[in-house]
Amino acid sequence: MENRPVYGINSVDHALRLATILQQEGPLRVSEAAERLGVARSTAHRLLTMLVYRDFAARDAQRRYVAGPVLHTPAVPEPVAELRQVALPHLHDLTERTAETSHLGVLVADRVRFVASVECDQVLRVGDREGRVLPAHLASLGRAALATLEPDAVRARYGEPAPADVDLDQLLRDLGRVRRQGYALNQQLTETGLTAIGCAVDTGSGALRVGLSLAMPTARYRRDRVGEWTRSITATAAAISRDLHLNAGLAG
Amino acid sequence: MENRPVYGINSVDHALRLATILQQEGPLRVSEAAERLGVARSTAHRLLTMLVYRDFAARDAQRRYVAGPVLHTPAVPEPVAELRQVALPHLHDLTERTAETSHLGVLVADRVRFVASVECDQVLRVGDREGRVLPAHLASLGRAALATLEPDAVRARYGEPAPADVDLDQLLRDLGRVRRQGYALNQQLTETGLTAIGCAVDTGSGALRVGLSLAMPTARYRRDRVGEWTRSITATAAAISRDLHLNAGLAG
DNA sequence: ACTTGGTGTTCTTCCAGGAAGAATCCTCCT
DNA sequence: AGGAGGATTCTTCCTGGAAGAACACCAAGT
Repeated sequence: MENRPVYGINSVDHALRLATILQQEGPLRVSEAAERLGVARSTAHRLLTMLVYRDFAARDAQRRYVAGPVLHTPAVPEPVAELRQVALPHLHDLTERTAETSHLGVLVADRVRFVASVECDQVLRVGDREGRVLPAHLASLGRAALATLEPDAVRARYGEPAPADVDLDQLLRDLGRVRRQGYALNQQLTETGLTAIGCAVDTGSGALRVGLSLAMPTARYRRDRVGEWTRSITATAAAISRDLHLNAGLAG
Repeated sequence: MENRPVYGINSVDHALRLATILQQEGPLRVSEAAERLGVARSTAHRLLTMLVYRDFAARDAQRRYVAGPVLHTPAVPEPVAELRQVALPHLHDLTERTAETSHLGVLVADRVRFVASVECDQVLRVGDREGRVLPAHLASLGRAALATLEPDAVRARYGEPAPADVDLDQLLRDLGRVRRQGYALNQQLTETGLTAIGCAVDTGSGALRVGLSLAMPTARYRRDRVGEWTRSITATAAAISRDLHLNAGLAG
């Protein structure tokens, strides 16, 4: 292990050590954290609330502190700065044409991380989800990205046994349907009153599985508009894919 | 997202935001980090060196900062406090009987996290590795834990394409041999002059794949002692496994 | 119902540490 | 060799991080 930096920052050190203890050992109470770090209980409490605030910690059912979403989810498989840069203009166009919020997300293990969002202008709208991490099978763009994987790869991402709330056999059947119809639908799976329709984006990279979606209040969802929305999102996905390949060509 | 805590800690907030930017977006230079956070370059530099020190960041080949091991590796699948508590006395016994350092590790995706270590008393010895995270296929206890998985599960953990330094077909053949002979050997794969011999620990939990190992300077490795070491580590693994099941029985 | 002990949370105070800016060092390109 | 840009180190100052006190909450025991 490296030596401690000459101009180290104590408060940062406490926070990062605490985060690793949570990641490695599991639930911790405030007083235990204070003991482990050698700080006062009030200090430990402040550190823990900062970790919760920035998603490095969460509270379990017994209100103890556990590793949070940031520590549960590995980094994206490849840097997404270029993907964002290429995709954002297309998401702007998509949001303008459909008057609904659009999102882009990257599959990370069995979760999906939202890496770009464009909000629509309507007063009632789905907000920016950038930075959020959700179970992949619940989000439409997550389901769309999962559908690009072989069934065994999906099974392995969820592990064995899979989480209690996941029926893997049913999910795989659903993903088959997503592949056939070319889009995935999330009817209020992630949040009451929110509906999203998503499809996969071909990045040309086996490591980077990406989906995009239109999200809207369920009140604005119309069965007879699904065709139109599907055409819009798949055209956007194709445009992003084309520009990514163009960039790869120029860089190559 | 939650509101900022009333008694928030600014320096901690900067550090955690920086860590999430690295995890989400990829390589960043010091001056870019300063810009993103709205702090001076010297401040950004101090924050980044703290993140590197505690394994939340690393430097890439162009010396830019990227997400580090802590952010690449999800939390262990289950809290390991009990596993540690149960295992440590057995690791003490093993180290005493063999006069070599012993380790316990948990598989996390394609890596293995060292969660308990007992150092031997010899002047030349392998040090404590607790908290370290290594590619699973390089560590003997990682290979032993991988060998408890089905081949497709191994493939999926490494992803497609696998990292350039991993020959998955060869690794799967090696894991077959590990299963047959009951132990894995690491001949200086993780560090020059270090040899380790490991085996799996049956935790009774499909989610928690665990291995243990004896590690020694290569100078003390003896082919004719492998049988003795193998018996020692598998007896220790069986004892840990028995005590875990006993605890599960008492808790149930 | 009351008491006790332990833990979590909030608030205040003080001084040491975090932040910026300057200076220096390093690397890459011309 | 020189210049530009970025990284790193050092110093100074003032403000924010840390502790301690006080309070709140909860569970267990009587």
